[in-house]
Formats: sequence, structure tokens, C-alpha cells
Amino acid sequence: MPTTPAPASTTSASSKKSDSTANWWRISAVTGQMRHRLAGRSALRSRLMAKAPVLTPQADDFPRWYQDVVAKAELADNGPVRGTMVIRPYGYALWERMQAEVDQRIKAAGAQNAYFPLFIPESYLTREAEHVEGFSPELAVVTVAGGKELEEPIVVRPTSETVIGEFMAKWTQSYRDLPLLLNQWANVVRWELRPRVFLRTSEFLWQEGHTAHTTQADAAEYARKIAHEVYEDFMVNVLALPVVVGYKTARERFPGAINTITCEAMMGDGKALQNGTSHELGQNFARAFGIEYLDDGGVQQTAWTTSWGVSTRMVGGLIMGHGDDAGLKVPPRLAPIQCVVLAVRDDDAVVDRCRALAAELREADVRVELDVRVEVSMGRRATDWELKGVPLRLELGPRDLADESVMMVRRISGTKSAVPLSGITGTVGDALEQQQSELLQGASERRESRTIDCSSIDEVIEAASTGWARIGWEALGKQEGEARLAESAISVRCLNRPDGSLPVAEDEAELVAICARAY
RNA sequence: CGGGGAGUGGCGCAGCUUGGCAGCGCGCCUGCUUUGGGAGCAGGAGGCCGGGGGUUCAAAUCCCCCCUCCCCGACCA
Repeated sequence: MPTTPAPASTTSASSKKSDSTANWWRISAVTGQMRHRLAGRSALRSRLMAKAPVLTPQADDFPRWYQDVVAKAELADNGPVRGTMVIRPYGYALWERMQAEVDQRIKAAGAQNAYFPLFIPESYLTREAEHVEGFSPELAVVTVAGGKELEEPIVVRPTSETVIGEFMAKWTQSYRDLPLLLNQWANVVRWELRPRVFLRTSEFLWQEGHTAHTTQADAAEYARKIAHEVYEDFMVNVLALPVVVGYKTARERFPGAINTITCEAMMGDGKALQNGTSHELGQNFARAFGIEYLDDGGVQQTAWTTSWGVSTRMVGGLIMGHGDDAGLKVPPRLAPIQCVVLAVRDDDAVVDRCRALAAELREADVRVELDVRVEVSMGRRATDWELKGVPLRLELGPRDLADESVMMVRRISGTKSAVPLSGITGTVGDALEQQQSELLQGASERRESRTIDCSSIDEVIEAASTGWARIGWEALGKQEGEARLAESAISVRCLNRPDGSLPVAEDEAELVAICARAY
């Protein structure tokens, strides 16, 4: 049924009445035949023709829905230079929460924060052949500064392996200096041909970890530790996004790495998003930058390095992984605003009680927002918080006040119920945790139901039109099969063991390839 | 770079075929009435119609050149 937004002139006061809570705006779709039948029954008619949807429905046009969410939830704007973005306060609050959670886990994994420069001598990039080849098309290079032509061009960092390698070499003399575990929060620049806010912009924010170890085994173990204990743990337990942790194929891995571990998540349209990566760099960068040390026998050795990162792309993953036609759905553990307290009416007693309620929740460490903008209509405010994906709304009006209760609306499940004001902090805490698990469960179920076991390339292509395909790496035909899938814009997202776990080596027998279209 | 679209108040669009006062919806401002799911009414503010050249009494509209943006591919966190 085509969606026909009704002209505003046909709406009336009664249009705000609705018997459906979560999906009332969908009622705007009315066929010509229905309109004809309804002519004259004005109350019903105006109710059915209520309002145009707030967002383009996902089913109509998913990319458009995504852009609508970014705009209406006030997450970001496009910057003046093509491919750049302005992250607005609410979008940045989401990122800050991601940073806080990831940073805590990085530190628990033993790494320390530091900062390296934005500008990198061009000659550094060229020291590692695969690295420079992989990045040169995306580099922004400064050739003029201070009013004159530079003797050596300066590259705006696309990633910092090279500068950090240079300094790791300087700081590493003895095996006692290793492992060297560093991380930095920074912006990086990779000139993009087809930018999309949060998913692919020419400048983005990220965290890049860089470590050096005495043995290959130590480096490998650390790269896996980061993938599981930092990234997977954060994505599953905070973002509520189930991820498959696997190895990238040679075609998809980081330039200069000997292997890449990826965390792949399924988006609402069945496409895949690489949400974070952890690389073993072997001795490629250590050799290029001279990261060497004397071992306990006094012999000069070359170190083994890793690097790993997650970026503001995860905000895109959050939007597309959980959002629905009403907007964003933010998992409670991540949410910068977990609960909003709304005064339903312009009434001093109501407003005062709302303030007290918000204070009580804040006291109990709930991240709470008070909304007493009584000059703005109730429906409008409800819609706005829904767009922003705030997990819980507590709506308090005179009727609730009278029987010492409050209307609790859950964004994740879409349910609404009156709960007693006494013991509200416990009720809210329970509801938040419950919604956290519901969100993860919903995302997991969607991924399961949209992942299909395949045994031929044709089946993979079919499956990838709606979700993910699983096929034996051998059965796919390894690199040859991968190249054939590429012709249909399908990639091997990662290689896993048949039980879905991360292999120990990339050349294990019986690996399974997860294939999908990707962002 | 190849293929397809579009540039008109902050956002979304109509107007162009057939030249003739620059419009509509949302948003914004003021006032009143409202307030339990995007409020109503009244009154306002806001535009080098992407840029340059041409045709014409007259160009958003017709002609030529240029620029930009969006969508689909190759690259990518």
C-alpha cells in the first residue's frame, strides 16, 4: 500500500486522538478507495489521515530513513567540506558514552593513553610497502604551509602506525621495555569518494591502539584479547549488538597486517557493518621503523606489533542496528539519557513532583533528564524523546499524582504502564536492565533468522539480498569464490569456525565464510 | 572515473512544457486559546530561484558554458 501523507489542511483537532500507541503515525497510509468510503465520516477520516510519518519508513527507503534519524534525532549535520560531519551535542553524547566504556576496557587490558601528532612526514608512509599502497588513494597531503611550499609534504594521518612505530623504536631498547601498550583517542582523515554520516566520512574520530611485544605469540594473544575483552564485550554487553568475531580474508585485511580480526554486526536491513578491528602486524612495521630490543641473552631482536581501533562509525551501527520507524533505540547501559521525566500539564504540583522525581532518580545514579517544557505539547515531546531513543519515559500528570503513580513508557518494547511512585528507583532500574536484554535478544533473533546456510555461490547471492550467508570457505572456492561474489557487491565479512568462534589460525580446515553486502 | 537524478527562504517541495508581481507545507517570531501521543486560530519575519554569459520590452522559466550536490558501481573504520 503506497504511503500517502495527508495534506495538513485535512487534519483536525481530533487527529491527535489515537487508539494505537506505538504505531499511530502509520495510519497515514490511506488508499483512494478507503478515502471514498470514509467521505462524510469526518472524525474517523481525520483520525486515519492523521499525519505524515515523522521518518521515512525503513521499508520504503532504508538509507533515507537513516538520514532522517540523523537529522531528527539531532545527531549530526554535514560539514561545509564534502565528506565532513558536524557531530551535534546529542550525537556526541552517544560517542562520549562509547568512549568512556571502551576506554575503561582498554585500560583494564593494560594499555595507556598517549597522543601523537596529526601531521606525519610523507616519507614515513612509504616505508611499509603494503601500507602506503593501501592508503595512498585516500591521503590528504599538505604541500604548502606557513606561506611557502614545503620541502617534504606532510600527510594528515589516516592512521598512526608509522609515527607511533618511529617512537616505539626510540623507547624500546630492552626486552624489559616490552610489551609496550599504547592507545590514543584522535581524529583521522581518509579522503572518501562516497561519504555517509558516521559510516564513512573523510574525517572521523576513533581510538587507535598500538602495541609492541617480544614474541609473535604474545602479539597474537593481545590482538585477540582486545577483540574479545574490549570490543566484543562492549558491543554485546553495552551496545546490545551481537557481533561475529572472525578473521578477515587477505582481500579485506588492513594494509600491512598479517591478519585482521573483525567484529561484524548485522544492521536492520540485513547488511553487515564492520564495527571494529584488531590487527596482528607481524614484524612489518617493526622492521620498517626499527623497533628492536636486546633479549635476556643479549641478542638484538625485532619486536612484533599490533594495532586496533573502533570509531564514530559505531554510532552509525547503533542507529542501523537498533532503530525502528519511530527513531533511535539506545541501549540503557549506553544511553546518555536513560530516563526522561515529563510533566504532562502546566500545573505547579505536577511540575514540582517531576523535579523531585528526577532528583530522586539522579540520586540513584540514573542518567535522567527533566522535561517540564509545558509550553510544548505533550505529544510533541513524547515524539522527540522517542526519536532520540531514550529507553524510558516517566510521564506524570494530575491523574497520576492523584493515585501516587506515574506512566512508564518503554522505548525498546513499546509498552506503557502505570507504576507506583513509591519504589520508583527500583522499578526504573529493573526496567532499564530488562530493556537492555530485550534489545540484545531482539538483535540476536534478527541476525539468526536472517542468516542462511548455503552451499553454492548462487545461494549466497540470493541470501545476501536479505541478510547474511554462511558457506564453507572450501565450498565457496576460497579466493576465486570471493572474487566472484565481489562482482555482485558481496564480500566475505569474516572467516569463523563452524561453531561461530574465532579460529586460532587463518588456514584452519573447515572454516566458514560469512558473506554479505556491507556498509 | 563510468551510469542515473537534482539545484527555488532553515528543511521538504511546486512553479519551467506554453517567459509576465516568487509560491506551498513544515519550521521560526508575536498574541490569544490550548496541553494525557507531532495543538488551533490570527498576525508576522525570512529568497542574487547554484554561478556566468546570451535571447527578449520582460527570464526561476528559453539557449550556451561552468560549478555543486544526491543516488548506483570500483576504494574504505
